[in-house]
Amino acid sequence: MQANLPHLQSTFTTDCVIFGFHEGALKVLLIERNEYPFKGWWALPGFFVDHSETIDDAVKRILYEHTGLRGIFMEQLYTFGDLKRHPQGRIITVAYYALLRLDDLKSQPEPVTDYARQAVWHPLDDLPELAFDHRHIIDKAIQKIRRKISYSPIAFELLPEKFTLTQLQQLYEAIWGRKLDKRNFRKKMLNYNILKELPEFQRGVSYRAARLYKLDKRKYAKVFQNELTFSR
Amino acid sequence: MQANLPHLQSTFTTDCVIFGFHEGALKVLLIERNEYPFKGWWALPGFFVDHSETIDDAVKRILYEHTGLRGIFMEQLYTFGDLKRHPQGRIITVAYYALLRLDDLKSQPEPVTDYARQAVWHPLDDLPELAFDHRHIIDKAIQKIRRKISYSPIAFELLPEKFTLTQLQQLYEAIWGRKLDKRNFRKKMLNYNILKELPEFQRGVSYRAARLYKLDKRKYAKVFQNELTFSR
DNA sequence: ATATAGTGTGTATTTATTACACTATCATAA
DNA sequence: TTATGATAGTGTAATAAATACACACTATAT
Repeated sequence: MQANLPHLQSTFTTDCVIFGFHEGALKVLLIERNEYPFKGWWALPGFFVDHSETIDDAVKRILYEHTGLRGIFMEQLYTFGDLKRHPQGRIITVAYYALLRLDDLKSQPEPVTDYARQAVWHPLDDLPELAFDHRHIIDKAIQKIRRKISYSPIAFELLPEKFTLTQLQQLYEAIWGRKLDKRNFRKKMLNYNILKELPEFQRGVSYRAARLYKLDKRKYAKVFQNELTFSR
Repeated sequence: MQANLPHLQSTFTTDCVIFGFHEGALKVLLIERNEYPFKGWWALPGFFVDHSETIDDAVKRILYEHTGLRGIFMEQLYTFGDLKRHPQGRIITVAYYALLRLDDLKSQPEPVTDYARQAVWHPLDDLPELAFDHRHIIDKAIQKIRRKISYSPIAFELLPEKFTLTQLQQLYEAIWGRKLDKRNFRKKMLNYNILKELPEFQRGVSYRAARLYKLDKRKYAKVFQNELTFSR
């Protein structure tokens, strides 16, 4: 059975849920598979893990192949091992998620690997049908970041280096799927004292210029112990 | 290389950190290995996962072999895949943790498998040197339950069905490694309204009888959304 | 009878969360 | 030039939660 597997280097794979945030919406990078099984289906980028590399390295490789970027924030999510998740037998997958600054990507081309016909950003609330159990994996990834943004500063991984408080709030709103109160959000965020006010402003299309902030990395770590919560 | 592996059914293993709570101390169940590699060393119970079983099933099997119990609370922890974690090559392990009511075990014998010479409860603050990266796995498991007891009622999995508030508090203190204020602890715990006061009391060795409580399972689920925190 | 070990209880203070509405600025269209 | 619309930015009062803190009671053992 294993002899049928393409690129047989291992009996397990890794898949990565790559999140991006653009224009107020959370998005996931999906590939159109160019190999069996599920040829032509949309799927998470992922592949068999080589015997000579760690799982982390395999994920970094996948991220680089699909974004041309290195040093992206990523974290292990869960290992899925259902008997029927893969048509070729019980092949487990170690799933990761990654958070990407979409603006970093603008100038970059989107490299395509030999096993993917194309890679496309899909808004989270409008996903196509997916190969394997990948829909399930994405759901688990969302649950994870929903919790995690309340006790660690991972949200900033999705924003450009300089961002407005409105952008930050929209990101929290997108991930939690509910509106927050602007004044309470700002009060709390600024109270954490991890943001540095910049002397710069950002102007939108037809509205007032907005103050830019950036994360103060010296104070970054402290937040890891706090829980951020917002009721509205 | 694979031909050297005992019980070759797969190229990955699962290991389980089994926690118990007894006499105010957190304990972990360790086995003394009776097979190479690390023969004679202390290690987490774990084994190769069969091609025909899910990872969850493999862990349940391990739990049953070592405790004689079924239906134990368990959850996946993390998948470890360092290149050097296993002397026989890059063999990944999907680690789980389980929470056990030690009093359930009293009448039960402790079954011993063919690959373990003995299984012994070790207090967490006094562990022997361990095989593979098992010390690292245990550390990660502790971090996990430290966080998790503050937003989900998993702590009750470590207590007998009927318990006193003092026992509950001692458990939180053992997991967090710090003392809590008795009055504040009780106030908060009872406010969550998930405990049912029983008409029974428990008497200790030389002290006043203490009120027994049990978890009210109807209200159990609500707590999953709350965060429990205690400063002292 | 006395010492010991553990149970159970209340209040005041501080801090965090929540609810809520208007003005200023800029860009655009009339 | 003026009006309109979209967005930025700001404060306070009410409520809820977290915190700090000490003593009296009971059962048992000596």
